[in-house]
Amino acid sequence: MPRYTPAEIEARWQQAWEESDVFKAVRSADKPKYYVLEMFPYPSGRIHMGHVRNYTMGDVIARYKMATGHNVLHPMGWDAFGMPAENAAMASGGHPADWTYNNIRDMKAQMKPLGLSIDWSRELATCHPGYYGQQQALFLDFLEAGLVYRKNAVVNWDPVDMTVLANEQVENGRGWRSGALVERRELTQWFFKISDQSEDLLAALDGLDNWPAKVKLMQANWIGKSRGLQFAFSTVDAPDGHDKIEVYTTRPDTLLGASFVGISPDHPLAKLLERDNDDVAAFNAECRKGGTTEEAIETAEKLGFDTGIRVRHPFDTSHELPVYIANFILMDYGTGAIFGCPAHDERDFEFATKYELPIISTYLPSEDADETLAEAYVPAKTDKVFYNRGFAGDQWQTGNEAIDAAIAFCEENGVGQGVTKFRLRDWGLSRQRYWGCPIPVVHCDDCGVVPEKKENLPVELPYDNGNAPFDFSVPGNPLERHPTWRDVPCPACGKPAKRETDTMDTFVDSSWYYARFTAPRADTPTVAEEAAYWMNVDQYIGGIEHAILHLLYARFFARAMEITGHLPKSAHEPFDALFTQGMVTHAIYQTRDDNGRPIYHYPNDVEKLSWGDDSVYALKADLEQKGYYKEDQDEAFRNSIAKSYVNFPEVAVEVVPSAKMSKSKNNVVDPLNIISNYGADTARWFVLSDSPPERDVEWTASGAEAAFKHLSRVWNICDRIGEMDREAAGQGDEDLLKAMHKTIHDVTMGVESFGFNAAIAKLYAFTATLQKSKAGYKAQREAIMTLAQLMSPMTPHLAEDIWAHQGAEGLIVHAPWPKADEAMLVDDTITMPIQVNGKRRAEIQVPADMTKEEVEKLALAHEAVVRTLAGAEPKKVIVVPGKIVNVVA
RNA sequence: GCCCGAGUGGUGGAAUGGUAGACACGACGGAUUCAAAAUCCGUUGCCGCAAGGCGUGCCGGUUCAAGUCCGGCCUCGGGUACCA
Repeated sequence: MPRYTPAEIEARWQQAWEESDVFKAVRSADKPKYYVLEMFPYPSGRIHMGHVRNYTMGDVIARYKMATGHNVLHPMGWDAFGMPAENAAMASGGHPADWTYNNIRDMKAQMKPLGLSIDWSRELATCHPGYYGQQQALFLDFLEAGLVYRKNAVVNWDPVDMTVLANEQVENGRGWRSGALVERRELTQWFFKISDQSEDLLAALDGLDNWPAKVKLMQANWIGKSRGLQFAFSTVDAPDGHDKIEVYTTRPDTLLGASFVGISPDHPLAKLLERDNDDVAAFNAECRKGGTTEEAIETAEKLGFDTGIRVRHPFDTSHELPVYIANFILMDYGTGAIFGCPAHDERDFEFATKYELPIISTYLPSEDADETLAEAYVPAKTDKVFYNRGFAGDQWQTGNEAIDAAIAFCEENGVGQGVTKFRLRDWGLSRQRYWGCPIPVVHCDDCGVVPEKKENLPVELPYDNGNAPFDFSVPGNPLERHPTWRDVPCPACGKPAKRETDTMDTFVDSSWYYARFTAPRADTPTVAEEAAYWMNVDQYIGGIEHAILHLLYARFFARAMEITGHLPKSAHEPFDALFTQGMVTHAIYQTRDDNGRPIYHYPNDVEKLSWGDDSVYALKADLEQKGYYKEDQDEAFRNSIAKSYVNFPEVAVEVVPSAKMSKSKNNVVDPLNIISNYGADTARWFVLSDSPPERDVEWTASGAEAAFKHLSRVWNICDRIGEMDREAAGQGDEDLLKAMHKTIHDVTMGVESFGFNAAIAKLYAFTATLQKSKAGYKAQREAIMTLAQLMSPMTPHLAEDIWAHQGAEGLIVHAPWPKADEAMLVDDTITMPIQVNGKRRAEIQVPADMTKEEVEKLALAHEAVVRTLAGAEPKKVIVVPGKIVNVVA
C-alpha cells in the first residue's frame, strides 16, 4: 500500500499553484473582494511557531473565502526597520541593512514551504526606499495639514554612553551596556497630533462590531476620557508669577478632604525652585533617576519634598495646604499638579501617612461611621455613600452624583470649571537612531525647520560614511557622525543647512502598510481606485500584545491619510474585523549553576522519563553517562535511573511551563524541523488543532506526531476508497451522508467564528465515522471529497492530492465550498436528560416533536426519578424542549 | 502601581445559563506479529467492590439549573506610550 509522503505531495501542489498563479490578486467586478491580513513579521531571521500559527490562521480564512466566491487579497511584507538590526551590528559587526535583507531572504525561504496563499508579487519591506520614501511623502503632507509638530519630551538618557536608550535598554533603572543609572532628560522631538482625534478614536470604537470587546475596552481606557474640575489654588509665599497653581481633579467631590497639593518635578514651579534651592535641585534630580516608563514611575517609592509654599483652600481660606513636589505626578497629564485627598485615594493615603499629613474624610459608608480611617476608603463611584463633607444636595448619594454636584457648585461659586480631559498623549515619533525612516526636514539658521522638497524624496539612509563603513559599536546615532550626509542646502533659501538626523519610530512604518499593499509599487503612497476597491481590511489577525499601541496608531494614520487625501472616507476605520491570537509558548528547561543561576537547555538536549503517571526530565548527556541508552539495559534499570532523578532533584532538569518563546531561554522551537519531519500540512494542522486560537498554545512534540498520524489516516482512507468496487452496494449510506452534512455545517461555523480547534475536532470525528463506514463507493467517495474540501483551508496540499486521487476536475482551490443540506441536519429522535433538583438522574429517548406534556409524563414515570423522589410530590417540572427536563421536589 | 485577559482530568482542551470533560495526547488492556515498529479495537475525572458521593483556582450570591451571570479574593499572562 502506498504511504502518505508529504514532502513529495507538498512540492507538487505548491508548484501547481505557482504555475497557475492562483493567489495573485487583481481587481475584478464580478466577485466581492476580501482583504485578509496578518500582522507582518519583524525579520528576525528565523520563523517561529507564532508566525506559523498567525499565518496559518490567515491562510485558513483566505482559502475559505476563495472557496466561498471572493476575490481575495492576502499579502505579506516585512516590518524591517528597528533596533534588533542595530543591536546585531553592534554585537557582531556587519551592517543593519545586510542583516535585515539576509533575514528577509532566509525567512521567506522558510515561509514558502508552508504553502500559504500569499500574493508574493505585492511583497514589501519597510526599509526599502520604495516604501519609506512614500512614508516621507505622507509625513510632509501631514506636516502641511498641521498633524505634526515639535515639542520637548523626556527620554531615557545614559549619562555614561551619552545616548538615548529605549525602554527595553533600561534594566532595573540602569543602562544595559554602561550599567549607569539612567536619567530622564528633555529633547525636542516630533509629534503626531493623535490627541486631537481622542474623541473620535474613542467614539468610533462603538462601531467596531467585529473587534474583540477586550481590545476596545483597553483602547477606551488608554484614551481615558474623564470629566473633572480644573481650578486654581492661590499660593502663599510663592515666587513671582506663581500666585496660582492650576490643578485638575476627577474627584472634586473630595475637595473638602484635601490635605496637600502635589506638583510634578517637571512642573514650572518645581523647575523655578530648583534654580535657587540646592535641596529642591537634589530632590528633583533624584526624581529624574530611572526610566521613563509609567510602570517604573508608578511602582517607585512615593517621594515628596515640602517646598514650604502654602496654598489656600478655595472654600476655607483660613485652611492652608502644603505644596509638595512628588515623584509620582506626571507633567504630561492634566496640569502636572494635583490636590491630595488621602481619605479616598490609596496612593495619597500612603503619601499622607509617610509625611504625617491630615486624613480628612468627605464621605463614609454610613452616617455614624468612625471618621478615623485606617486605610483609604475607595468605594465604586456607583455606590451610595454618606457625604459628611459634601457640597450641595442630599448627603446620601453616589460618587458620580456627587462629582456632578461638586462641579456645578464650584462653577457657581467661581472656583474653576468642569472640563473633559483625555489621558491619550501625542505620539512622539523621533528616534535618535540609524535604522529607521529619515525624517525629511532640514534645519536652516535663517528659515528654521524646513520640509524637504517632495522631488528630493526619498531622503535615503546612507549605507556608509562615504568611503568608510559606519562603526555601529560606538554608542549614538551614526548619522550624527556622517561627514557630509547632513550638509544640504536649505530647501527654502538655498543656504547651507543641516538635515535632521532623527529617524521615525517603527510604529509609523506599520501604521499604513495595510494601505500600501493595495498599490505596493505606486509612486504615490496610495492609488485612489486601488485603495477604494481593496480597503478596508476585512479580517486583520495578530497578537494581543498589539491591542493598544499599534492598533491605535494605525487607526490614527487612517484618519490622517483621509485628511490628506490618501485614503477614502470609507477607510476611516481601516480594519473591519480584528482577531487577536494567543502566543505560542514552550517549556523552558533549566538546571542551575553553583550560584543558583539558571542554565537554559535546548528541548533536544532534554529527555522526559516516564513510568506510570509519573515523569521527570533529565539531560540526555547525563543519561548517556549513566548508561541509560545502552542496548542491553532492561526497563527496571531505566526506571531506577529515572526515579533517581526524583530523589536527587538537583541533577534533574527543572521545567518552567508555558513561557513565551525566547532566543535567550533556548526554548524556541524551529518549525522547519516539524516541516521537514512531517510536512507543512502537519505543522498547520497541529497549530490549529489543540488550542483555541485566541489563547496561548504550548508547543509539544507529541501533538505534532498525532497530527501527522491523522493526516496519514485520511490519506489511507482516500487510497482505500480508490480501490473499492464501484458497483457493489454498501450499508449505511444515509448515515454517512447525514454525518457528512452535519460536519459541513459544524466546520463552516467553526471556520467563520475562528473556532478552528472545534472545527478540527469535528473533522477528527467524521474521519473516524468514514473509516468505519461500510457504505457503498458512491457515498464514500462523496464523503472523502467533502472531507478534503473541508480540510483544504487547513491542509491544502493533502486536500489537493485527495481531490486529484479521486479523479476530480481542476484544483481544489477553485472548487466551491460544500453546502450543508438543512434537511440532513435534523434528527427524528433526541436524548433528553432528566434532572431532579438540578442533578442528572436519567435520560430518555423521545421523538423530536414530542409535546412538553408528554415529555413531562414520561420523565415523572421514569424509574430513577420515582426512586429519587421517594414518594415526594414534585413542586414544579421544567421542560426545555429539545434540551432538558428538571424536576423540582 | 494601573488597564485587559486567563485558570476545567495525568496533559492540550470541549461545552447559545440546560447531560461537565467533545476531540486529541499520555497511560492501561487487547488484536495483528517469531518479535518489534506501524496499524486496528477497547478502557480511562476523582473516591468507592457497589449503591452512591465529590468535582471547572478560592470564598460568597442570583437561578428550577452556573465552567458560563454578579460581588470579593488568589495565581499566571499581556500592555503600560522608545521591543516589535
